[in-house]
Amino acid sequence: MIEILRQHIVGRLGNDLDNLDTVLNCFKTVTIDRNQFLVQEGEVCKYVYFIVKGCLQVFVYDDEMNETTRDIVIEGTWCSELISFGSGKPATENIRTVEHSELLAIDRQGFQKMMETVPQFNKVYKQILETSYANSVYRINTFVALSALDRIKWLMEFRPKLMTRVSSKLIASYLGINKDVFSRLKAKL
Amino acid sequence: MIEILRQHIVGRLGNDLDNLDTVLNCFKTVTIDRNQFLVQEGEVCKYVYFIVKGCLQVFVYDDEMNETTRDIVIEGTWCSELISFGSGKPATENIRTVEHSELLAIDRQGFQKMMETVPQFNKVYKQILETSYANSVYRINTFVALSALDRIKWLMEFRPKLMTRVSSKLIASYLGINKDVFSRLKAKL
DNA sequence: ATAAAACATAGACTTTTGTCATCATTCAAC
DNA sequence: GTTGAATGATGACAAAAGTCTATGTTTTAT
Repeated sequence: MIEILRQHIVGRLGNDLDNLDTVLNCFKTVTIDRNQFLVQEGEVCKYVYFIVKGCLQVFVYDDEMNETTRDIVIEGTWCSELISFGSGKPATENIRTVEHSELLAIDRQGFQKMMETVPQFNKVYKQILETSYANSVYRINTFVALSALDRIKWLMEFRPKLMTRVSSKLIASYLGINKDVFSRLKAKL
Repeated sequence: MIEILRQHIVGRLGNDLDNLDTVLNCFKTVTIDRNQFLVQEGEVCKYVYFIVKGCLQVFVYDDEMNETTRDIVIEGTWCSELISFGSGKPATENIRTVEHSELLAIDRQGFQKMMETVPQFNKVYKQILETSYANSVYRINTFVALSALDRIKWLMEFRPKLMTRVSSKLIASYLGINKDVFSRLKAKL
């Protein structure tokens, strides 16, 4: 399982990393069922997760307990409530498994150690943060002005796997449209 | 003008900063008319701006040249196309003055120097990035599921000054709703 | 294997949002 | 200050999105 992460890191930072194994030992394996919370609003997010296998939903509740999904994340990527993880303040979002998942988790202490051990890792937090920020900006700029139909077309173009992998309900909450509307419009494509 | 920035910095990083004046000298004063572009999509964003006075619009164009505004920023805050500034890659957003504005601009070189000169400034870029990210996350979570009316109520609660300060057209593009709809709904409140 | 729960689709209907045309008003450039 | 352009409000209508109900299907837990 750690091998997947090794490949991910080597693919990004190159093959000439000293102490990579030391770093990889900072991660602990998490095997977890579907529909389990990894982070809950109001609690501090203690880990950054690397998804080896599975799928996570990052979302908030509105006052009627409807879910709005900010992101759906699958294997091969990082996931965390970064602001909470970095600051130690309570999280403002929830993270839950959508499927049975296999994760690698690193806590703050391990993260620190990682940055001290492998110099190149100094940039990892910054990189994750920058990527997350860029994604958010993109999502705002893309979605705010799009119609429901165009949002669905966007999904099919840029995240086609999600269409078949996760429930319509989840996708609808990600796209910010009603699930019935999603079902109707999808049929017309 | 520099005094405003000095107060902003002292208010955040404390009063015991060595070499603060050296740092402040890295900024250059920019006085600029309304409707002038500071950053254009496709060009590299070379500066981070501190807004001493005035108002900036951060936005993108869709394929019909309609504007979608991601942020409206006023005096006392930082503004830049951070991803481009940090990476040197072309900007994906435009930044334009909404009013005649007075800005303090620092380029990458100055930014580097700033970080070397005043140790605490090492965290400034990270702080700006984290704040920007948090704002984006908040905006996604807040807006995606809100109706046009609720978006207007949100604006009146959290950014009331904008309502009287900038044009309805601009606000509507920020809220992601049609300007006529904005006008109608506003009248009903 | 089975029962219960969750999910997906569809139709009828309501509400919200968008579009367009018009007119009065405000604002900015000269 | 005057004038032309941009802005803002409003009514009539069209289109899009949301709600609710019903029904059949798929999943999940046991």
